[in-house]
Amino acid sequence: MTDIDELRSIRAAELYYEEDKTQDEIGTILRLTRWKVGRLLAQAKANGFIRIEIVHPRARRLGIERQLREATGLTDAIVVSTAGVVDELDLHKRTAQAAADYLTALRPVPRTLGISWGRTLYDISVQLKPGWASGVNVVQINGGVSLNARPGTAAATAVSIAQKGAGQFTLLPSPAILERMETKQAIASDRSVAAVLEMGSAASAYLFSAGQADEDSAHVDSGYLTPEQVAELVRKGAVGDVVGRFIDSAGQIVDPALDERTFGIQLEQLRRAKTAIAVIGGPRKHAIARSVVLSGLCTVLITDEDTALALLREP
Amino acid sequence: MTDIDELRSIRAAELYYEEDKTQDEIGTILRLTRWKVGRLLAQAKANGFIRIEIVHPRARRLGIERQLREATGLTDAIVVSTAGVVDELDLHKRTAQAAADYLTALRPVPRTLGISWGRTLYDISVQLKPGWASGVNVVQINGGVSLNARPGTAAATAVSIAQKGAGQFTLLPSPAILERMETKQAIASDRSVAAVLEMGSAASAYLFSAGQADEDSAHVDSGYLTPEQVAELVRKGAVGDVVGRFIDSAGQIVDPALDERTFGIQLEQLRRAKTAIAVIGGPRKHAIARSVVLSGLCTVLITDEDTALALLREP
DNA sequence: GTAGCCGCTGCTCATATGAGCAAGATCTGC
DNA sequence: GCAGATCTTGCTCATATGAGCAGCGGCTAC
Repeated sequence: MTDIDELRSIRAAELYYEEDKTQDEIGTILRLTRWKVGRLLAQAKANGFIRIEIVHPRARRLGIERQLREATGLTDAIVVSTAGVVDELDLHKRTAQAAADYLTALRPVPRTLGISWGRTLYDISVQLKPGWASGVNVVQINGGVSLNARPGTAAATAVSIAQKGAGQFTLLPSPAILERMETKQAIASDRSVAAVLEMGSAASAYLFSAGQADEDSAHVDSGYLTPEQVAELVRKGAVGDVVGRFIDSAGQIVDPALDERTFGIQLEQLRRAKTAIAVIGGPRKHAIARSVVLSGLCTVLITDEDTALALLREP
Repeated sequence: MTDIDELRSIRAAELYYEEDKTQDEIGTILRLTRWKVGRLLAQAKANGFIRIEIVHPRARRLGIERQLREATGLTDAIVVSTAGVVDELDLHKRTAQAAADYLTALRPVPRTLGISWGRTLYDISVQLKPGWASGVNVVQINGGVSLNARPGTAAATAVSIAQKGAGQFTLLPSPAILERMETKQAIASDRSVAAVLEMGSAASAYLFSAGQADEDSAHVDSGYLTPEQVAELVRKGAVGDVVGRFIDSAGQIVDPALDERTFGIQLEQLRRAKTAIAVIGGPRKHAIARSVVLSGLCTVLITDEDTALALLREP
């Protein structure tokens, strides 16, 4: 496009988008035919001079969603817009809202829903509307008896999701990580506990988040790991954890011994699942989000625009 | 609008603006009639959920220009968009470009153009294209023999504008501020100098900028005033200077004694002018821009979006 | 209960817009 | 300088969209 036409296309765009003039009127003003004006506007769009943003907490980025699906083979991708986000709390709320919306619209409605726990899952449970389902069995898929912070949020999350969905809940009565492998085996061999794990393994859908591997990890807050232990995991390549299990950028368990002491379903269960919804958002979770998606841990990713774009930058 | 319609309007907007679907197609997807979709889109617009920005260095904000004209009675207002501005240099370049464009398109073409000097005027002289006018007499309207920094830019500005406009230039051979009033009167009484001032007073159009009153003032850089003297002017109410003369927020001379020693045309000449184009942009110049506009020093203001909005906030 | 009112819906019709095409303008290589 | 190629222009025609209006449904005030 010539320089003069570029300038004209900007003048035309101003009149069209800002002043709500018709292309014909613009033609009169700029002394051009209305067809020329139409072409200038098309060029302005094609050159990316026209930026249209939907500014709303529930706005999504459908184009990025499509790109994500195509680049990764995900069944579905939900990408919430970051336009107008004020802080990270706002971003988390938007992502949780999107997850709640997705879950509500999910067909077929899952009979049994396996869930992890954490801030993200808790947020989702808050955003869900009563009546989002009619009779859904919610089952925890990883240990979640919190040691330090906010005792009971793991349980509260499951309870809330189940109650709002007019269904039952089944808790996994175990810590996330046991100190000794013998203890873990003892718990696992308990019939009632084994039954819960079995139910979790047979869930018709999974909803889980993931944590980044750093000193702010939920495992540190909950007292399962020390910051030093996390640092050691990072040294071994950990980018974050999924249902309590720390993985590297290829989705491999980084510390098999630790993993043996971690209580919950196996990652392979998620990889085999027909519906595994990962909700992972926020600037610190770009690496773990990539690992989860690329190693096939989820069939559906719900995330924010920035994380999605980071993922697309190198697929 | 109900909550459910608000959400629908966002979904519709995504499909319309991001996915380029027709309202009819969106109707099929969302199970609505195409008329309902049209109404939802109209509501999304009305609620301000749709933000359209023209991202281009030469983009203007016509809506703000109109508001400025209506609020202030200016003959003309040019407001450059700040969308996509990377730094203040970029902003200055955009403003200067807009001024050059305005000058080039100005009708009737001024026979004699009175100009001030400074970074802004220099930038404009650079942006002007050779042949912007055919035979324009450029005359300096305030003293500008720089003492310290970049000697000769004042002269270079006038020369460049005149040469690119295929015309003549007339310099005002005097410092901006004289140390003693006697010196000023002596210079003023010189026939050739008086002739220049007279030509300046009779110019058919004026193009000038304004400086903010702070330690970064061009008067400090040029060595005419010390930072302490400027601080004293600020204490007296100065918000900036126009053609070298410091004024308060009401457009009044703040220090008559200093003003007596300042060389150039009187502010009243600008206020009486039929075409007085002020080019004032940048975050530090909000106060002086307001004073210039409200005290009638210009008939045309060329500025940036942020400055214009600050001006509109309290008219 | 019901008459009157208000707002939403689905329509008709006029207008605005984009696709496609033929003719003219401009460029390129020899 | 000119033949062919390519790009641009102004058009026709099909489609998308917005304005305006009649009818329906739900709500309020007696």
